[in-house]
Amino acid sequence: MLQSTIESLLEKALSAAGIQIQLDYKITPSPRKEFGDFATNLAIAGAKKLSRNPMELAAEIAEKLKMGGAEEVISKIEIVKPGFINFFIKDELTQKSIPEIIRQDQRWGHGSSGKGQRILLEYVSANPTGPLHVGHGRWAVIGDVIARLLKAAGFKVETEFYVNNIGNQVEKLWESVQAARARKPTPANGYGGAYIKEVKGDSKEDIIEYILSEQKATLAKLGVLFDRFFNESELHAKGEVKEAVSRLEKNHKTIIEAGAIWFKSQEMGDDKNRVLVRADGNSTYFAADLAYHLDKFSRGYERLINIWGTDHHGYVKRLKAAVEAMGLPADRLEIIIGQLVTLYRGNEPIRMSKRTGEMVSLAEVIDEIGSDATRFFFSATDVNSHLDFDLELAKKKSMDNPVYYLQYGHARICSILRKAESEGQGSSTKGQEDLSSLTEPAERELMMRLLAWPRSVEEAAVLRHPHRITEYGKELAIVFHHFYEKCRVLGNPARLTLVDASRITLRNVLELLGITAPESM
RNA sequence: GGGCCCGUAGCUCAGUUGGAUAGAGCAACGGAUUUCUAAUCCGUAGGUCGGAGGUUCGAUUCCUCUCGGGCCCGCCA
Repeated sequence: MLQSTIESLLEKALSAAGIQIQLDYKITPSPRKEFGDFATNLAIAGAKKLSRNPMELAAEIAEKLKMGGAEEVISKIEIVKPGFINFFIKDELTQKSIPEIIRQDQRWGHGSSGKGQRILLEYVSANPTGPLHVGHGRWAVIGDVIARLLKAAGFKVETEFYVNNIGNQVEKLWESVQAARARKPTPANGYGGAYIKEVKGDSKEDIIEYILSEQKATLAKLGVLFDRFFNESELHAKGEVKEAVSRLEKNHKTIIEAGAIWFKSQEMGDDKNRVLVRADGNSTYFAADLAYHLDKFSRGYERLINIWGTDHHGYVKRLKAAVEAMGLPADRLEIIIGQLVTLYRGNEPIRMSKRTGEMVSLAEVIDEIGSDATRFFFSATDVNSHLDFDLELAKKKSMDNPVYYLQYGHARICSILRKAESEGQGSSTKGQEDLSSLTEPAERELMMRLLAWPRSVEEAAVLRHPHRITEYGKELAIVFHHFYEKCRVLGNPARLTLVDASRITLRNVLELLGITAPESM
């Protein structure tokens, strides 16, 4: 909002200076308040390209900015050392922007850069052979928040869960269930978890259905709902697996060896070729996955995003290679790799073994610490980093726990607004109020943070980084609590408007994270 | 042996795609409550950004090497 104002001023100044070349520069919030509100590296970035001295270029740009009327909204423009240009925003511009937050309300922070493009986001896609584990929980939350982010950025998003409802592991599962019912030992390579005894159903289809419904129930506890569950069997039924293989054959990307059909992935950078159709005539998981992506592409999405666990990272290269070999636009396929979660109880890691079936299930975690805390902690770190998740910390209803820090901020705001309402001051001025009295540092700081919200959403969406939103939320809560200490709100209409704008922003933060925004705590 | 990811304060993590004196929270220490929710706030202390080179005006960020940790390398899915 403020940045785009500066950007257009800069563009005007550039053309006034007769600079036609496209320069790659940035406008960023200043790292320290002595450097103003925003800074640009334009002169440094442009100096080399224009073979000019950066300081001189900065001086010229600053001059053109002033001539171009920048001083209506900028109180000071300053050039510093290597060639940074620092901007000090006039309070009036900031103050005028706040009522817009209240007008936009639910829409505040939402943008249109996605232009309605269709995206298919596939995530979780756990095998229907057992309960979801905490790793699935992490992908589920990350996926759900990314879907919300992309929608907020103006994309049309559909979410999908791929169900491997046929194949070897289904046979193993069925054998394991039958063995358990007959009180016989778990078959070799079977499933030995305690849950096997609980599985209901009298056919393969029934037990898959049962386990899937348990998985869905767990996801629902987290508030994660999918637009579609896509069964692998459908690909076979529709002949798409054959279709995928024959596409590769047609493009001369296969060889036959030892009775099997192989994808020549080696010539596309893979360490070895991969089997598509086994010697016994059955297709592999890989072939079905190709068919699945063929199907996705045929549905006309602009972009396909998959979230996979790190245990599948090795398949990225070969899937992309195969997609390309089928003649499909591999550059539209994006795969996010999520690292695993290690559970802790205090300082003690909780050991888990799939083999012995000693697992803490996702459902147990959610039951123990609640959906809000689970969602927050799974959203709060870069999915590309391993996550140490401390159940004791997540359970604490105290300041140690950032979830409550944000929620408390919201509740505190609501309490103020309730009080104002009951005292007849009105909880909101619907953006009509004159905010020129808001000039104190704590007020300025809060306003600046509020106005940074749309950009945070946009960046989080582009980067597919939900943790950007939790970071923003923590920062906003900090400046709000700071403001609260410094500034008495009741009896001050301008501050009431600011508080209402804070309420909307904080609520939208929590909404994007899928976390409840309590009105009292 | 090969591939991908991670390594930042005692702990858990950010770091705006290469910018200015590297930031939060917790833990530690010291303060604040007749005032709109103290689930809060203020202050102090805490760092060779795993290590070594390189690229350039400038590197936590990019490249090479190296050390440590995680995950993977099936005609399983």
